[in-house]
Amino acid sequence: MYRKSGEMEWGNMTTELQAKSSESPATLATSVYERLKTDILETRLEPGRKLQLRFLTEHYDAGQTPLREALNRLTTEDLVIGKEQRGFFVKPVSLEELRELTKTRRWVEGLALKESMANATPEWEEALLVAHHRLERTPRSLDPEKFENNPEWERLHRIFHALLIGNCGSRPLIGFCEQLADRLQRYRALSSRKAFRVRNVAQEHADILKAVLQRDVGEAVRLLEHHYSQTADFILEDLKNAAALHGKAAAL
Amino acid sequence: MYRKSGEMEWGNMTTELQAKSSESPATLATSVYERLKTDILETRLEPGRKLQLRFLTEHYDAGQTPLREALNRLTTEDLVIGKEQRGFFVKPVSLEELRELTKTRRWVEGLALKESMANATPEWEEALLVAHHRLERTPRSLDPEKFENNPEWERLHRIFHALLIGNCGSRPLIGFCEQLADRLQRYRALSSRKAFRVRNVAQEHADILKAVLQRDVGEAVRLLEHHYSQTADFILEDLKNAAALHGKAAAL
DNA sequence: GCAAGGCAAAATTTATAAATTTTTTTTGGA
DNA sequence: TCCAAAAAAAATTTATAAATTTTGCCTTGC
Repeated sequence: MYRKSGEMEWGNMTTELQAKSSESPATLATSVYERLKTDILETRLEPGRKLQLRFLTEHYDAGQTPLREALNRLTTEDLVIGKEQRGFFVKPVSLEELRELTKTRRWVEGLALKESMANATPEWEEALLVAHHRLERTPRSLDPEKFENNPEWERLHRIFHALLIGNCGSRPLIGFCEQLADRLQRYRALSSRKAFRVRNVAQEHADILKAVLQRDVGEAVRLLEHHYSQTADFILEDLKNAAALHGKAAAL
Repeated sequence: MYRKSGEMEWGNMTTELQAKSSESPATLATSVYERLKTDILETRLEPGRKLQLRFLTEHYDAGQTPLREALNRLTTEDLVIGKEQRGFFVKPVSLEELRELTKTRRWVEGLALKESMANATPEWEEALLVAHHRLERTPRSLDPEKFENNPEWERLHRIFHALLIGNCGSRPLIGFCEQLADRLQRYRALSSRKAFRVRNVAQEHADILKAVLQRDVGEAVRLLEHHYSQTADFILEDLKNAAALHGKAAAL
């Protein structure tokens, strides 16, 4: 992995994630990599779109070399598809991939949560409690009337989930879970019914926390897996509708 | 992921792996990537070594851009460490990482094997049988007297293990397992007692196959996990000895 | 006299610009 | 309408330039 100059060691999750966003990267390639990645994850660069260097150099204000490096990194993460001699494309989405990613996430995060709980320490449990508290008191939508995505909620949501599995004792596994989270984030962004109003996500989080603090491994894992299934089901429903409305059935 | 022009779809594993090696890649960057990767995995480029562009351009006969792209891909796979503004290094090894990778591989491949068996089909079981047969009749060492690594055995060994988990129905999970296998291969290459003469690896493979064909999930998973533990224990022992002999204790 | 700090030169990494190769599109003819 | 050749566009690679880090030497202070 790339290491920026002053990056800190494995420690306080909150601090680490906060630092990442504020810290200005040392090289253009890394800066472009991060901007490209968020643009892809938030589907400002829509799935399947061709990423022409000409367009990218203008839009990201960088030369070909740093862009090429960024694209090559994203290629290994399967967010960008590089076809030899014919350029780069944003990885297309598909119902099939959504199902596969969700299934995998359930398996792997279930495993990771089980191990996290096996290694439970007071510090970890307290960090989880705090993360949940912060998430709980942050509004899901910026506008109480109609849904408007709140980036702060998204950030805290991710931290909470990362913390759940972050005590499992395997950095490779944590990295894999992060990658799955990235790849799934695109589908959430795509879903128009982003608020999930009919569903009480907050309650699900609270239930998971409760089971973890009660050291009930079976229940915690069951709830977490159910949480991901629910999310995927709502998105699946949404995407199918969207596809039907816009006649994009073939694309999915 | 990168896709070469005529790459085939998910299908016959043996054919796929064979094709990969024979097919000439379309771009220099990909060619360099593959050569660099094997040189790192077989520790011809030793852990911790600085990868200077000057050296690399001469040794791999390519310009800076394709090399830089290759290094950036390897960086995402955690086989190369890129320090901003100060170059690239082969990822160092450590007993700690070996333990972490092994632990993770046991968890994840155990999971994947369970799912593979849940999806068992006659075709899959027959492919497994054939892969094991081929592995069994290939000598571990090219020289019957003293150990000399047989690349064909290595290839067939990898195919057998890949096939075990290859029916799990999750391409992301399979990819993650491949990455773990890559990162562990370096440790096996480093171990001087490569032959594992005191241990009957062939018998372990046969036992795993038997349990799989008998549809005994618990036993198969147990044997596979044990197999990886054994391997790691031998390598750990070896590396500790090597470290003690050469006074490299600090490096590990 | 020796160590610490700082300045300047050298080496190295990073980025831009230009050249080359490959693919795609267009055009003209059968 | 289909095929082939030429032109255009785009991707890949090399070459050149800029920025950063490292190294060595010199000065300064103890």
